[in-house]
Amino acid sequence: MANIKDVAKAAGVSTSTVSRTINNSSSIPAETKARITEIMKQLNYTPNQNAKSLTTNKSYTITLIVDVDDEKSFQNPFFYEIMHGIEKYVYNKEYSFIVANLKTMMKKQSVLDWLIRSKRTEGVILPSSMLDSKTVESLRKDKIPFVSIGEPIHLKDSITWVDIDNKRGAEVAVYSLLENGYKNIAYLGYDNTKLFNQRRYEGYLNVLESEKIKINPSYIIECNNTKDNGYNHTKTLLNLGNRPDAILCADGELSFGAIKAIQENGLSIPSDFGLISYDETKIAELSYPSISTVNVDMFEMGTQCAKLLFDQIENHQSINQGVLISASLNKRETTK
Amino acid sequence: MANIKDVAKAAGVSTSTVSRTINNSSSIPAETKARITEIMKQLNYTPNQNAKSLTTNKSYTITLIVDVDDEKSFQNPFFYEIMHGIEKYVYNKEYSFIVANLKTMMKKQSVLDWLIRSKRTEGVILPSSMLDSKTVESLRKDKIPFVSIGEPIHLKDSITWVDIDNKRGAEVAVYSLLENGYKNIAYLGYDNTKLFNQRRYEGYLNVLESEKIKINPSYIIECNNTKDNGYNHTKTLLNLGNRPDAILCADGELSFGAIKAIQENGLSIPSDFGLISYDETKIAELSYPSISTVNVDMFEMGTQCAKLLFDQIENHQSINQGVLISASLNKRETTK
DNA sequence: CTGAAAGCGCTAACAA
DNA sequence: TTGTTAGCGCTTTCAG
Repeated sequence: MANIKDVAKAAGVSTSTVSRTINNSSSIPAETKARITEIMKQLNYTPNQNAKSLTTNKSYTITLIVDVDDEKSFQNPFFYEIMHGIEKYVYNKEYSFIVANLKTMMKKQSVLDWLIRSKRTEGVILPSSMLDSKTVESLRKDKIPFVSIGEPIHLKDSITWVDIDNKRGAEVAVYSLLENGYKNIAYLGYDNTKLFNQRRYEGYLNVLESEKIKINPSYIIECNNTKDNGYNHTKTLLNLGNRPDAILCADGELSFGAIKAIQENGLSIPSDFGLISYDETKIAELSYPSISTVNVDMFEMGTQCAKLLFDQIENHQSINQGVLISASLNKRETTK
Repeated sequence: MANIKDVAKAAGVSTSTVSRTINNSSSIPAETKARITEIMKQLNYTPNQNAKSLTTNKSYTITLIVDVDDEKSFQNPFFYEIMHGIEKYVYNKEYSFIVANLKTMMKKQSVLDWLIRSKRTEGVILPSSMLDSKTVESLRKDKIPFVSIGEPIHLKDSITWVDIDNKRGAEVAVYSLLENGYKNIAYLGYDNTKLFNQRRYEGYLNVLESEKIKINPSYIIECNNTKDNGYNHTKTLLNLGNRPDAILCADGELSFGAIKAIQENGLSIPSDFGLISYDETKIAELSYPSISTVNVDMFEMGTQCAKLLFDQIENHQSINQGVLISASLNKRETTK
């Protein structure tokens, strides 16, 4: 395979000139550049990245850390689309894109540490769930740019993160239900251990308050995200003296159980009862009836993560910030 | 950051000795090795991968190519678990793991080409769907080891691939239905454009033949994988003079429609009617009733891909082979 | 605008 | 068993 010397020789110039051409230095006249570029093409030359990385001390590579609790499944079903958003942005920058699981150990250190110290990565994107203060400190010490997927919680340091605008998403959903004539909206699946869930809950409360609607505590169901919980708690809701006529499901799987319960009670969806959930499109469409959802654009989330990371990598200095991706309502068959 | 010279100096040896220690050369006495290792630890030394890659002309990195048709979703819902299987194996080898989308172009060449020519990758795992003979040829020319995810089709070259044993999976499913007293089993969702689907179909036919069961052509429904198709064609099946009493769904989404149709006909599942599908666990469990499925271990598939790739990387020479991952039945509520 | 030359951190003959 | 030394292919001062 041709190297920079071969190109230099063929072009009758020095390797410096070729190097400057590769890096598009302004000191080389366009004409010379064109000629050298042509020769590179003829020789089928591609710069050796390892050599470049060694001299510049940069890996031109960024890393996505994933969180795998058990061996069989990743935690976040949306992760794939986030990945794709990142991937696209990264390759546009002519960087490459590593994926690693934080739990993996390399020579008794975490992969992350290994990747950084061996100069394999210049920046890291990782879920807020793994950003404890120890990790933040270590990242800071190594001066490695990073971006959190999801607004971090319990973290005193100021960091850069990207999240879905869960609060606004809930607001849009509740407003839409009200506008379509639903009056008594329950919130199914409150879970104060999850920040995204709290934000959705805030949005729900927010709208009721601005619309001067009395908040009915028995409409607010605390449980985690399983279809059985959805089913059982919806049954309870429907047995209430003043039963609700709509539900905002805080998370996806609840909605399958809820729909089942509503149908068993002889209520018809969406005429008697409305439901909005958060979920993946594919799953929402599989249900009968298909589920109206708050749409979360995970591809965009990935793109933003990558963008904020490169802001840090390129500017070397950049202010920490939080970015919220707006969430829109995707109306399907569970709402009027 | 400490480099190999610093370690050598601190240990009072040459860099070669340190290098040999790093690479665990047998010529260094255990004692010396231990001493040097200790010093590396003290200095918090990690070898610079770029330097190593430059000298050895190896990137210690492998690549997974993904197929993204539209920007919003990856094609294969299982891909994530495959990825994880690969990731785990790769880091065990102290390699790192790049992900890239074949559609991405780098300086007017494909990412794959770019990754290879710039020495960023030593091996590639990619879906059979992108393995046209041009790609194979180019991979072969660059002498880059590769493994196909999925048995390739329309390919004259012999290559290494890993796939789910779809045929055997279907056989297990059909046998299980027969053993549980279902007599007339329909095959819903035949699609001859997809090899995995053909294999499932072969398995279905196989069992019927060995059990001397007459094949009823009207039980074999050709359609692609949507819930509406599942619903409509199941309706048709149920209106047949001698209607089936069980369905093998060739693909996941069909089953949601099929179940709906069966229930609407007043048949109860699983006592009157049985159903087995192929699908992701999570989705199968979301359904009412939860769906019995042929279980496909995508994590294992990823592991095998990585293993076969490293066989080639390490042995430099290795025979092409196809590996089938066995598929087992996961009984849920749609079968007795 | 261009070239010579040093060097990034490591490995691997070759020599001892 | 260990050290010396010459690169790997590129970038980047510094000089011209």
